[in-house]
Amino acid sequence: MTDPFDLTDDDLDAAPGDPETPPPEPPWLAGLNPEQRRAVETLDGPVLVLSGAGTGKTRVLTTRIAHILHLRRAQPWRVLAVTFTNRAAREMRERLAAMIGPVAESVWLGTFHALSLRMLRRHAEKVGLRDGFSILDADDQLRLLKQLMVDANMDPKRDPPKALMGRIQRWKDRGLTPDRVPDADAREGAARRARELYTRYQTRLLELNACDFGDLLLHTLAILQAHPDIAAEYQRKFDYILVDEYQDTNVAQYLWLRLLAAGHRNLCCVGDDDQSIYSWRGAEVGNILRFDTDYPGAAVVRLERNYRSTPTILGAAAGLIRHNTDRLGKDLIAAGAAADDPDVRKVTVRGLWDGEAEARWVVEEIEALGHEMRGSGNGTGNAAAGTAILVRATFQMREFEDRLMTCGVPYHVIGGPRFYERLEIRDALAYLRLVAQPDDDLAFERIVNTPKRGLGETSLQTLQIMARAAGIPLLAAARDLAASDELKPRARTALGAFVADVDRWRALVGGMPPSEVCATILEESGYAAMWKADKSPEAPGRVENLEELVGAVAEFETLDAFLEHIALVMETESKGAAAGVTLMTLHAAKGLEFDVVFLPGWEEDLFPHKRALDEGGQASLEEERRLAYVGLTRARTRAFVSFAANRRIFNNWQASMPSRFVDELPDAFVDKTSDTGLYGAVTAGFAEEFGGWGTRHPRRTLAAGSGGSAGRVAPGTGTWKVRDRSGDGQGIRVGQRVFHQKFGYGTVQSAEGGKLAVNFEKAGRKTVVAGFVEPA
DNA sequence: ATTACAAACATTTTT
DNA sequence: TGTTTGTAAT
Repeated sequence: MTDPFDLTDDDLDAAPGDPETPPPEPPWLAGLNPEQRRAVETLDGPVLVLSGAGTGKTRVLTTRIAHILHLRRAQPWRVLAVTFTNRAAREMRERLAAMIGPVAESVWLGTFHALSLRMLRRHAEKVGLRDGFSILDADDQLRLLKQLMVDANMDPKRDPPKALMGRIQRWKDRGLTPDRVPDADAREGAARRARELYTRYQTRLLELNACDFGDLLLHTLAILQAHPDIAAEYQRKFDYILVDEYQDTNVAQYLWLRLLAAGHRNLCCVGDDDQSIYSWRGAEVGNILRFDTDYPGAAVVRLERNYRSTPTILGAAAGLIRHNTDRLGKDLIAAGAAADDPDVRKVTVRGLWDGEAEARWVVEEIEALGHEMRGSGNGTGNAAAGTAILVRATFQMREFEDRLMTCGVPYHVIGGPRFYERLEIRDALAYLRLVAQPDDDLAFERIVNTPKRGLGETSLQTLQIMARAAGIPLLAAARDLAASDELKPRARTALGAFVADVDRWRALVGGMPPSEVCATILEESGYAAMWKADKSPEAPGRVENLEELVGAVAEFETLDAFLEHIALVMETESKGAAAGVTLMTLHAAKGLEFDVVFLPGWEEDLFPHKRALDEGGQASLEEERRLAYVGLTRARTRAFVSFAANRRIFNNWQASMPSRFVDELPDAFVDKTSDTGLYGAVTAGFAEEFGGWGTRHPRRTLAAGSGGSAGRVAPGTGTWKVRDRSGDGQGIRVGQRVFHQKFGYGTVQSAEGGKLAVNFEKAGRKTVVAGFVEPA
């Protein structure tokens, strides 16, 4: 297979094809609506396509590329199309190939990271990396950082490595090398220490001839900035640049694009500010918000015709997202069913007693819909699945899994630990890496004593000191050490044998297919045997995974090719469509669509998540709201929102209030009182039995018009029935004995913001909403 | 060097 | 509640 990214044999300065005879209008333009057509046909200069959910974003991107090529405005290899995920890149390439055939292979199409890596491989020496540098994954990064912390005598209690790593990554997201981190960002103690550590970290990476994900962009950026000749070369190479999911770009990516587009400014960015949900990973919504300031004269195209969802779903979503202030402002128009279509159902909103009841209800609804549940992929990559349950946090998944399993409803979970992140796979990969790259110290450390070879702390310490003193890789040091008599005989023999093994395996590379090399290593190292002998319940699965790994290696010609691939693509290609209900986080659902979507857990403190609010305030609230918006707009025909009054989190019960987002859904599009009357009955039951929702969020007041008359269902408005407990459990004092329906009798320990901490006699200490208890 | 137990902690995670 | 992480004991 030819490498579509290989620059080396391209003619960087090839002239664009001559536009002699414009071919007849191709069929693909005909199917576009006027806005899409404008987005496709506005070829020159900067273009921003604001593409709302379900408005045909990918279609516009692929058609635009096809159009450019069709008009001979550029050769395929002079078009650069950037995505965030491998999935998006794959989908785009497939759809492009369907339009224009195999020539689609030549387009420079890939993720920011994959494309950066191609450039970086060519110019690695400019940033101090040598040929064949390796790419660390999250696990390696953290282990490296921890080592550096130990060296620097830092206390992991005071500075959690993960937090420090996070800071470093955020700096990298902003395109900041250690020397460029502003003092203002490193004033406070932890930040100052993080910056120092950042410097050491980068130094150590170069020593290891390695870089992390962030570096792929950062180094490339540094090269383009420091070497105008190289920058100019790429600026001339690409005639047209297209970017997907522009709202998710971070500063480094923004600068990367700006540099590459600096010449002709033929930059087309597609995105939706309302779907920006990754700011916590460094994404800057600001990039899309100020596109036309950055690129004066930019054409802005709004795609607002939604081909996915019903008018009610869109209406509900629009009502919600209207509460955000920092928006470019788009309104989705349903292109499908009319608003008065009797088949169009409102969004169902349902309150339930607890998480378990919620799960039960959701699965009942799924069964009642009797929906023909198809898998999550339909071949074209445009995911069209049956039903999905979208949760805010992964811990919510369990309850649904339990219930689905009990009811025998087929389901699958998306997300969770990925194949290449599993322990046994990472270990196996470390073997392969060490064989392919003798100076990969991190790989060496990982597996010297896995399986156990009797090489402990002390032996390895000796080895580390020796390697560092001599400035050589650990494997080389191990070879020397095994030949000396510094170690105890037992350790020396073990180390010698290990080095000999690695040498022997390396000799195999090239002589036999990489999958056989892999299998041999796993056998001879005793690693496979280690898991086969393991009696723990997960061991058989691990053995299977190892076999699967050997199968995955078989897809590649060389070991290096395989290792390079997995460094960038941390997932195995999904094999066929998984059946049944899809269970995943809201974040994972972006870009997908389903006939029916369930959105459970719409409760204050869970969604919007308390921690997000604590950390990021108003901006985070808006991001949470966008997440809710993304969730709703995944649905084609039906959406179900639910919340529970009580939720067990980490073994203790938390009383919870409906999310403010529930109130923000416009009544006109929402069924808070279902037509069977069930919903109303349950609410009434709640009110009756448990004192109603009692207190709303302390910082919120009831919807206008019902504030003074809580306790009454305003006719036709669907307002929640609320019983006024004369304000936030007034009259309940600390030390008072109270009664709670679920927990029984207890004593109030503290009261704050309408919530009480109560020490229950049977149930222990819980936090409950004041409205749920009564004086005993 | 390895095992065992307790203590801490638990949003989201495209590459 | 389940997992992961660190320490203590063998």
